[in-house]
Formats: sequence, structure tokens, C-alpha cells
Amino acid sequence: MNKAQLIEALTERLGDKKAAGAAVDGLVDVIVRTVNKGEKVNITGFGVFEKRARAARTARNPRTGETVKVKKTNVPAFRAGTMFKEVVSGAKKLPKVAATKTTAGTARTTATRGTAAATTTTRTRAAAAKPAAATTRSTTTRTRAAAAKPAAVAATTTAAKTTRTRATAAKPAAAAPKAAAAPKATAAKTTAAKKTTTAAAKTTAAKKTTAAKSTTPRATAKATKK
Amino acid sequence: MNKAQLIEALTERLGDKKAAGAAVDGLVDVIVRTVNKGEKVNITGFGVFEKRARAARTARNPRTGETVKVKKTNVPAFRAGTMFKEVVSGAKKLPKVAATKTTAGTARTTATRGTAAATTTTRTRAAAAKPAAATTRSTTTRTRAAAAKPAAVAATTTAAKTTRTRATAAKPAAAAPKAAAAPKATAAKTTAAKKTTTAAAKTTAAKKTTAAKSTTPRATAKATKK
DNA sequence: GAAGGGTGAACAAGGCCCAACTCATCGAGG
DNA sequence: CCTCGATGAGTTGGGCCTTGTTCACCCTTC
Repeated sequence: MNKAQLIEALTERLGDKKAAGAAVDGLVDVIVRTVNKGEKVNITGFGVFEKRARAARTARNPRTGETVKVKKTNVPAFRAGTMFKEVVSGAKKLPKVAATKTTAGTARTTATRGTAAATTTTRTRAAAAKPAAATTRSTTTRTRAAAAKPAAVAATTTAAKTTRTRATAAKPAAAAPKAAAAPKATAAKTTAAKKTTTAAAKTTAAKKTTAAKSTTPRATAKATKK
Repeated sequence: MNKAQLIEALTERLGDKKAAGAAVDGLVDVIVRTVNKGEKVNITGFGVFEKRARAARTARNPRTGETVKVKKTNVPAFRAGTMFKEVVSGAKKLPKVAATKTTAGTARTTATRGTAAATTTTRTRAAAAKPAAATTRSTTTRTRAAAAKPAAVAATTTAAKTTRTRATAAKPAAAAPKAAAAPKATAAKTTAAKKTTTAAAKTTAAKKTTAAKSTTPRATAKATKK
């Protein structure tokens, strides 16, 4: 489907061809501009456009075989949302027309993940506002963990500059994470630092309820493997 | 940026808020439907939405560590277009407003790759219409090559069913590709079968012009490596 | 209508995505 | 305004996908 065909298809919904063209161009322009600013564009049910930082690396010219240096750059990325993924995978069928108000069909969306949750009763809502200072995790590109350590080990996290460095890098260096995992394990690992200690109390309550139906009962089992 | 904010931003371009909302919803719906049908949505300068087949594999539950079987599924994917990538990488700045007619700015698009090409003079345009029969390459998901062989070896391409099987599977089986590469090499590899022999003449002309400024002067050098 | 730019394809190798699952927060729709 | 539902984060390991480069063709734009 070309852009022309897309506009044509959109014309059937809006009724105006010129408006459809302007809409497509305008929407693309807005998204490009917003992503370029580094801000994410979150369209519920569709997906998220974001700018992703890519670290410098050494690729190779497939024609000659010689290695070439690629300096760090930014690339646009898109992650599909839940509904989009469900539709494409065939798990969910999209409503018939959805022309004007998307009537019906939107109700039963809990087919996949939610199922029998119902844990909303005890939402204590403690530690509400985002700690701001605690979220040292650079917002660039999903640099996993390796940042919210118990402050003492924070100095050793030099590996954070490589873009999405997993916790594995810092794990062997410092013994702190494993020690913290001992008392409660599961969700208490590195996240305890961010959750402001209250995590322990909540996790216990949550685990009690979820244990009845959860499909992954033993979380701490393989944790001792190291 | 939320969907509401996106609609608001789009409203500034279209002038009508209700139309903006309908445009976003409609566009999303059209894209989702089209991708779901297996057809690609190609928006020039922005990117391509497509359905990508994912083969069955054995993943593992990150929490417990136990392996789980994942059966084949389809996922939506998006590849950013040239302009989008250039803008985000910082190579190109987007025009000031682009509100109504995208006046000015669109002219100088040759900043990145084209530079001093001007090779359009000798476009011989031989072997015009797509061979149709030759493009047996299943349209599912980038099943690279492994299909347009010289017909004789075509029977051996049973590996094509595994989704994106590279030509490497068929290469050791038949000696044909390497033999064809002898006279000119470079672009003559496996593509020679599709290009209908005229490729040799064209490549020489093109190489002469590009050699002056091309960053990869010696193309045939490592080709003899095998 | 004409011309030029963008996209697809091929190849290699390393990087990043993905899976199941839970909880908390925010967006969205009624 | 409120409640329901989606998104994000966090985890480990396997493997698909991305990146760079050149050429040809189609589509887009003037």
C-alpha cells in the first residue's frame, strides 16, 4: 500500500480527500518532529515512536569485508502496542467497521493477560510521586538497571555508558545485589532501592494473593544458582 | 506525548479538533487493518509498517529461568524511512513550518548519500518488466534469496520454509553461484540470475563514475577470498 | 509528463529484541 | 469525574534483526 492508497483509504473514513492528505502529512510531520526532540509519541493501542540512541560500534562493509567504524547515532524506533500485536498475531479480531465511534468490541480486551487479577482492592498507593532523584536510569534508551544501586556501589557503575548495559556487568563486581536478595528475594532485588523500602511489605501481601493462581510459583528457586 | 497531545498538535495544522481525532483514529485503524492483511504500508519518507512472521522457538521465562516453547506468530514491525532516519540522526534538519504546502527545504535532499552521483545518464533500463516467475521469493518475511537460482538448482531449495533462510544454505550444495562470479565479481554474485546478464555492462559504467569519490574503491579485492 | 529520490535486496557480524509475569501509574473512555 | 485497561520496568538467554554499501526500479514530486 502506497501513501496515495493510504490517503485514499483514509478518505473513505473522513469523507474529504484533501483533509486526508493533510492529515497524513501533518501526522507524520508531528511524529517526526516530536521524536526528533527526543520525546516519545505514545499512541495507545497502536504503539510508541521513540528516538533510540545507538552506541558507536565497528561494523563491516559486506562487499569488501573490511571493518568500518560506525560512530554513535540516533535512530527512530517503533514498538507496537498491545492491541496492535494482538490483532496481528490473530489473538484478537478488530471490530467490524469502527468508522465513527468504534462501537462495541472494545469491552472484552482482558482475554490475554488480565484474566483473573482482581487485586485492585488493596492498592495502598504508598510512595506515590515518582522519586525523580531515584530515577537516575538515563532516559535515553532502556539502559537496564546498573544505575539504581544502594548508592554505595553506584560509583562502580562505569559500564552505564555503553547503552543498555545489563546488570550482569555490575553483578560480579559488587556483592551487594545478592546480599539484598537473601531476605525476601523475588521483587526485592535491585528494585528495592527505588521502591523506598516499602516494597517488602507490599510484595508479601501481593504474593499471598497471587500464589493461589500464579503460574510461576517458585521464583527464588533458580536465584540461588548465581 | 500522549494521544490527546498528538491530536492537539495535529489540530493546529488541520484547524479542526474533531477532524484531527478522527484522522488519528482512522489512520491507525487503516494501518492496523492493512498490516493485519499481510500487506505492507509504505509511507515515503516516514517508514514502512509490515507484518513479520516469527518462527517457533524456545524462549525462557526470565523469572524462573525455565524454557518455554513459543509457537510461531506474527508481529507488527516498522522500519523507518530515509528521511525519518536522517532527521533523527541529525544529518538533516526538517523545514521550518511545513504547515500547508511544505514550501522550501524539500529541494536539498541530496545532502547525505547522493552527493555527486549524476549517473542517471546511462540508465539503459534493460530487462524492464519484473520476470514474475523469477520472483518466487515468498513474500512472507524477507526470505532472502534461496529462490531465484538458475532453475537447475531450484529443486534443492527446501530450506526456504524456515523463514529468512539465507543463500548460504544453498551455496555449498551447488557450485553454480561461484562460477558465475568469476568474470566480473562484485555485483554479479547471485543476483546475476535475476538481472538477466546485462548487469555486467552496467556495473562497469557505474563503477567508473563512482570510483572517483566512492569510499569503497576496491570491491573485487576480498571477493576472491571465497 | 519527466526526473530524481527512496526503497529493496544482498551479505556478515554483532547488538538488541523477545518471552512470562507481576505491580504501579497513567491514559482513556463512559 | 471515575474506573478500567494499557504501558513500563525488571529478569536471562537465544537468536532474529539491524547496520553499511551499491545498484536497479518504482514512486513521488515538480
